[in-house]
Amino acid sequence: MKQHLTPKQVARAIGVSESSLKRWCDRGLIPVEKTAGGHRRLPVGGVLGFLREQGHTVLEPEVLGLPTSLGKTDWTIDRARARFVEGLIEGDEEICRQILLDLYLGQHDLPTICDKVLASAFHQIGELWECGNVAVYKERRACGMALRLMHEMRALLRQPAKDSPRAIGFSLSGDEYLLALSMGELILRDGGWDAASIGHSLPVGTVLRAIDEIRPAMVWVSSSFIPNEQTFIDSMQQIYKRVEEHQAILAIGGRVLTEELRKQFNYTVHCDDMQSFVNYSKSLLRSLTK
Amino acid sequence: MKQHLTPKQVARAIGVSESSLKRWCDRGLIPVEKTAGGHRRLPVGGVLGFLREQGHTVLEPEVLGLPTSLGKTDWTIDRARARFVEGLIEGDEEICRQILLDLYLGQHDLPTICDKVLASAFHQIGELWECGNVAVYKERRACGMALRLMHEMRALLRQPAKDSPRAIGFSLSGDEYLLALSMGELILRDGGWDAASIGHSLPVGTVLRAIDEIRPAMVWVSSSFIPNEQTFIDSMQQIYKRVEEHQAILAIGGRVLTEELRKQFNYTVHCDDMQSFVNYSKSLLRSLTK
DNA sequence: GTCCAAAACGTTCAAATCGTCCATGTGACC
DNA sequence: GGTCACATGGACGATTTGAACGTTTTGGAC
Repeated sequence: MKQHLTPKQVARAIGVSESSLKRWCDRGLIPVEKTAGGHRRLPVGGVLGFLREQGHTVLEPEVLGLPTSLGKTDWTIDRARARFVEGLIEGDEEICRQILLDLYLGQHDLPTICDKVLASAFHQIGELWECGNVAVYKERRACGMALRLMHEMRALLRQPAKDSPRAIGFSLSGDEYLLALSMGELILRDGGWDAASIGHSLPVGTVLRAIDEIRPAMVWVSSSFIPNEQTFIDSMQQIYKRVEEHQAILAIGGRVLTEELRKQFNYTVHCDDMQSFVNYSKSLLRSLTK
Repeated sequence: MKQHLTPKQVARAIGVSESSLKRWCDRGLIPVEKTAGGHRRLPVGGVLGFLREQGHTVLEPEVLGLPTSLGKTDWTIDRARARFVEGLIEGDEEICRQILLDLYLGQHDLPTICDKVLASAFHQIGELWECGNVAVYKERRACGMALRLMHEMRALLRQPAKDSPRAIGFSLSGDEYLLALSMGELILRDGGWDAASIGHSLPVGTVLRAIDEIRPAMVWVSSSFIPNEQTFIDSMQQIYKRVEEHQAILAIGGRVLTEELRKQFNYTVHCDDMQSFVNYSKSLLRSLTK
């Protein structure tokens, strides 16, 4: 995989002159690294970020190592979700990848994509599945595909800066749902955190140990399934205590966390969806870096 | 720490050509020592200093992705695995990615990498984990990292041709181990199959349905954990029957499939490791495309 | 010690990139 | 319409890069 691109490649890919591209680099619009000889080298993630911020269209995506039929379609969120659901059910990974990238490079930001497309799509598939309209294997295959796509997106994003505050995320024992966990990671990394998921279905003991050893500024818990409420509440109380000892933040999210349930343990903040999660984490990031 | 590196190692580690690196050495940007025969030897500290001056983000020697001892110019698989295990346990994704890429771009093929590095690494980590030498979260984090890396490698491979024979893979109910399943998929796709994992921990009913609907030329089953032997045997018999009806192939693999257990159900072929899996699948592919 | 393959040497060369300058195009304002 | 500010893209010579080549060194096997 090409980690760095030359100005010529990028210029050709987005259809502008090298001169303009160099100016943009020098003005700080695109992150650049320089060789010892003074040549510019552009990290892929930074270029994509620039394209997204500026709303630039990609003429030759293959130069950047992206699917060739990129940016040809102008998706609305609703149409994108509908097509995405189809693609997921039919196992058409290519179209799903293209939709996500198109949306990301278009005007839509990641939390919107996660909430309105990904999460919503799986909500829909879940309903179809319950009615027996979708085979189990299709639902599972869709989960696998989505996870792969999240990982690919993650690889495309900018690497977290060295001084980014750390965040760790996990789900507790019995909760095998990987997708929400991955989404949180993706969102946080996109928002400037050095975020890492440390695993799903973790026993509480090892979570406490991880907090001690990694010393994150934020701990996020993704909850999609709770096998035993009391055990869950006990675990969360232990985690909150440990998080507080380290003067960190405990963020929680997931559909199963009803208001009633949340009353029974402590936490710093609860987020209904990725949008509110990113809103909170951004404000936190600002106060941390001040 | 007084180790020396060769120009080739450093060039590959930081992603520049050997020519450029030599020029920089000769210009005094990187401190060099010379052997009696005139070959350059670069002290690690000097290289790190150079990188820091150049504004490279790397600060730790490990990021160089280099062997820790001078002598062997090529990585033996064993050394790579040892370094890979360290990286996995410490959560250093960058170095793990680099090791895999180096091996893949080098002379080693995918099955070897899967067997001798990935699988072996997790075997080793499993042992350390049982002895209590590795925290649970580190083991889980390693699994997550490895899965991401497999997905990234998968994205690097060329897409299967339109006329490639199809193969589907899965694990049966209760078997949550994703890594082996992903490895199989990667290997098959690399070998020219249109392979897709349809999910882990699948109930047998949906597997039968998938076989009917997708009509693959091969079905492979990855087994890492069997909650109930009799249920497993029954499921496999059903699957074999269905596979045979479609005149397809049933390949099975996984540590838990002892000879004794295998006697109790039918299958086309059993593979001990990825190497034998790819050997078989290649011969099958040849006979299919003839 | 002898042999050998892989790696490193030094050199050369085409292509890419650098920084800079300048002509052109565009929109805002008078 | 005229003018100004600004962005764009092309052109220039100087410099850097990466790949090629044949030769020499290295490290390990015999």
